[in-house]
Amino acid sequence: MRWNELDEEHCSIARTLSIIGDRWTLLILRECFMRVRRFEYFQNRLGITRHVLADRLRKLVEAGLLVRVPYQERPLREEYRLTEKGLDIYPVLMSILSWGDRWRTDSEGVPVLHRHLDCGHHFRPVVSCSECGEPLDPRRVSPEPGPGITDEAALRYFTFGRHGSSGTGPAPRHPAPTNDDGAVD
Amino acid sequence: MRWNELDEEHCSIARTLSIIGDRWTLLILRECFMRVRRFEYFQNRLGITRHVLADRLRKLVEAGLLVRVPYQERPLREEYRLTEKGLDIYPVLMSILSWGDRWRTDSEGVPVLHRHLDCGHHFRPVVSCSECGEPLDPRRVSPEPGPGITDEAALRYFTFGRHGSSGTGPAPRHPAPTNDDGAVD
DNA sequence: AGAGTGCGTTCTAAATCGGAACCTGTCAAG
DNA sequence: CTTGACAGGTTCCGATTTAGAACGCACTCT
Repeated sequence: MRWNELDEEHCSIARTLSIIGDRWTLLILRECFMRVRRFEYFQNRLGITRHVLADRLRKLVEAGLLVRVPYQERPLREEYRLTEKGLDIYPVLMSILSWGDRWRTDSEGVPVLHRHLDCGHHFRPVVSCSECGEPLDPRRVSPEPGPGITDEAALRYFTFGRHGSSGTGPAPRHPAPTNDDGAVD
Repeated sequence: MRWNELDEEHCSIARTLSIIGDRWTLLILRECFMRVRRFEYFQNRLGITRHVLADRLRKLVEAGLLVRVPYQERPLREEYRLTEKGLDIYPVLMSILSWGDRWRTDSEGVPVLHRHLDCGHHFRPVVSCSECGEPLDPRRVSPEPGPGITDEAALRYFTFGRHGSSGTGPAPRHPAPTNDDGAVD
C-alpha cells in the first residue's frame, strides 16, 4: 500500500496518517506550535535535510494545515503559519508527548514541562469522553460502523479475521493463555 | 538525522516518534486495539508487506509495546499482545482519529463511531488539563524547561531562532502581517 | 564589487519499501 | 508415503525515498 492509497481508506486514522504519518511532519508541526515559521529556522532547529523540509512544507500547505503568508516583498519571502486545521493537531502532539513523558523518561525527569495558563499548574494532557467527561479506558470503548463507511469496508473492519484468498473464517477464540509476560490485553 | 538519533533527542515527542513515527506502526497498533494478534491477520487486514510487518512487530516487541505469547506448541506459534505500555498509546490513536473525523470526512459522515460503554453515548475524545479539567487551547499552554533537559537542549529548544553556524540572533518579532488567508497562528 | 540572507533545487550514494517467491515445522487427507 | 494446507516468517530484486552536500537566485547591505 502506498501513501496515496492510504488516503482513500475508510478509516479516519489511516486517512490522517496519510498526512502526518511520517517521521518529520509531526516534528515540523511541533516547531510550528513553538512559533517557528521560516524555512531556515525549521532547518536549523530540526537538522532536517533541506530537500525533505521543502517537500514536507509543500505537502502541509497542500493539505491545508499550513498557509504561506508573505512577510516581505522584494524579494518575496513567505512564512508558514498554522491554520485552524493545523492548530487542531495539537491534541495529537500532546498525546504523543504525554506517552513519551511516561514511558521514555530516564531518571532525570521529563525534559519539558507544560503550564496551563488558565489554571496556572503544570499538567498532563488527559483524553476523556466528550459526553461524560471520564478518562477513556480502551476496553470500555466500542467501535461501531458509522454513516460514512461502505459495506465492504465495514466487513473488513469489523469482522475479526482475514480477508484474503481464503475467505473469512469464524472469529478465533483467543483463549487467553495464562501468562505473566506483561500482556495485559 | 536518523531514527536512532531521534531516540536520543531531549524531547518526549521526538523520542516517541522514534518508535511510532512511521506509516505502519500506528496502523499495526490500531489493529491490536481491534483484538488482532496474529501475523497473518495483520498482513491480510492491512495489506502490508510481510517483510515490513515482521520488522515492525519485532521493533514493537523490542520497544516493549507488544509481547509474544505462545498460543500453541508444535509447531510453536506466538501471538502479539499489547502490554500496558502499548495500551497507553490509545490516546494517541484516538486523537488522530478525532482529527480525521473532523477534517477528513466527506459528506457521507464519519466511517466509524465510538461508543463509551461507561456512559452509553457516542463520543469524541477530548484532550484536557489534568489539573483543572478544561479542554486545552494550544495558545494557553506554555512549555518550560523540565528537570530532565540539558542546558544545551534547553537553549536549542527555548531560544527562538536558529542554531547553526551563525549564532543565535534575537527572537524575531513576527509582526503578524494582516491577512485573511486562513492563518490563525 | 563583494558578502550576506532566505528559500529553495540538484546531485549522488545509501537506506528503505513493495511485491513476489521461497523456507520450515506440523498435521490431516488421499 | 506423497500431497496439500497452515502459520510465521525470510530472501531476493527493482523502485522509491532519504541524507548530505553543493549550487542557484533574487535581492540588500557595506
